[in-house]
Amino acid sequence: MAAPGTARAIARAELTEQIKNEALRQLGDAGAGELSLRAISRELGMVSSALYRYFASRDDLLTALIVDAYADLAHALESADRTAGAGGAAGVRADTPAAGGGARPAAADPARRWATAASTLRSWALVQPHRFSLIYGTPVPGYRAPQETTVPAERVMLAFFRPLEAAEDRPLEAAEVTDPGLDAQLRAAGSLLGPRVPPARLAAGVTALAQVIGLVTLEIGGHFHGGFEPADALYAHAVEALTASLGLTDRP
Amino acid sequence: MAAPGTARAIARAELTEQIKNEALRQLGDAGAGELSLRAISRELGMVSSALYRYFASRDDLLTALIVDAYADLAHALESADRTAGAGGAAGVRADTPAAGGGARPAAADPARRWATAASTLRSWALVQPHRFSLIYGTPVPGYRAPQETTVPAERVMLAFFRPLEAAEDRPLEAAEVTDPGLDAQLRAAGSLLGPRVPPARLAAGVTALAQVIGLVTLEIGGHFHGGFEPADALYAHAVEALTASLGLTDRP
DNA sequence: TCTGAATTGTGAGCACCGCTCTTGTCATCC
DNA sequence: GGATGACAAGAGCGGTGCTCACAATTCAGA
Repeated sequence: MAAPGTARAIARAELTEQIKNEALRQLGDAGAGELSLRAISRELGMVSSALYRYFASRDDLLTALIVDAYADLAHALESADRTAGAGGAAGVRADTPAAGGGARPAAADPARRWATAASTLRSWALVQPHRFSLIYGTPVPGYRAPQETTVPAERVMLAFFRPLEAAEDRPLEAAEVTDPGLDAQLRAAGSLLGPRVPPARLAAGVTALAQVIGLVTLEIGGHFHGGFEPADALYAHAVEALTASLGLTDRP
Repeated sequence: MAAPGTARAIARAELTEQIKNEALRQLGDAGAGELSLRAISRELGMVSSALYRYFASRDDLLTALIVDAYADLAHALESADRTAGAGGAAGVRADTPAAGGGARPAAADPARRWATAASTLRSWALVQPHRFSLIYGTPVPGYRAPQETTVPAERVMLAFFRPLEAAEDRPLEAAEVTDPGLDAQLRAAGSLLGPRVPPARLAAGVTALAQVIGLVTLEIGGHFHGGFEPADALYAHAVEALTASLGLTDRP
């Protein structure tokens, strides 16, 4: 790798981006199974073997697209949360997402923040379903997600758990966690997702996120076809129920 | 097509089944993208072109596998429900799933039936994740599910909504459906899924099913890796919460 | 500034893929 | 017992991912 700034490095970064863009374009047309390196190179006016200077294999390219998709989704969720936070209850700006303690009543409504995350996820997925499928779709049997994907994947998770931290004091009607194994798993996961969130709310957060992903999966997969299409109302109804079950709403 | 019963027809049915079995085997090894007609024919000791006498194309074979997967899952759910129904509260047999009216207190516990469906779905999916992915995984962009798939798909849905019918009289704490559009969608869907189930419980049923599918999707996709694996306890916790939110438990 | 090394592009080639078409063989039905 | 249709076989087309030897280019250190 040449030092960044040289003409060669710039050209490399540029071409790498072009390759990924063209790959993304083809992915939207035909699905991950049809992604063709030869077609990409053809479109970019280069010989197919040259592409291997940038990505060692087709799987490598796909992995890069997965990492990008995670990062892009995480970015969308984070910036949406920042906007929702700014428009919150008392108009307090929340430019630093990981702000320190206190000032609870001044922070944006946690229910609103969570609902924003949920609707941002759906919007993002509906605009580019192939990228959503890349992340949450059919896994390749032998495929183990490389380390590079876990970090942006956590960013996505966090966007749904940060609002839970802001609701410490609200009562939660969710069932207590009785299974000691699950309790241990939740406490371990909680150290990453939200140390101050009790296990019961953490569990509710995981299942709520699963429901959101399930709904989007079903919608994108066409399983609502002829029944709940468009699914806007169903989704809104579900999100409302979820924020309530998470104990984020102000209603007691 | 020869008349059924002739040696030729029998041989044809036999070979068709062998092809699908071998395809399923390869699918488990490598994923839908790697399914190779040539490899199947090679394994079956025939020339590749001969395979086209049985399936017009690769997509045709995949569609057949999807239909089979739906049917198999539906069958698993239905027979599990029959077993759960037999072992229910008062030991009343429920050989005819679509039994007529009354005898409500004698029927099996609706919560138990729904939980059975949920755990059957997960077990089925974990044993053969490639078939689950075939149904609920990444959709092919241009692909429109053919008519043949809709009927078995409905059977799967029904397995999760029949228990709701058995809970008519139980109170439901789920939020009322306020959106008129959603209400219309629910009433239309209800004519198929359960005419006597009120819209609010129907909506809860759809989102509950989405959560179950989302959880299994995440588990199969390895998204719980390092956090909630094994996910048995998390799943059990979620199912318990869902049966409660569906108003199926006896507790008020 | 010049030169050796690293990087990138080229084109041929291998093994595989889905799918089509022609040819010859066989079971089935009138 | 033929005519007919289903069937297997094989060659072949255009496509794929990927490798390799080679030429061109760019960079970095003496």
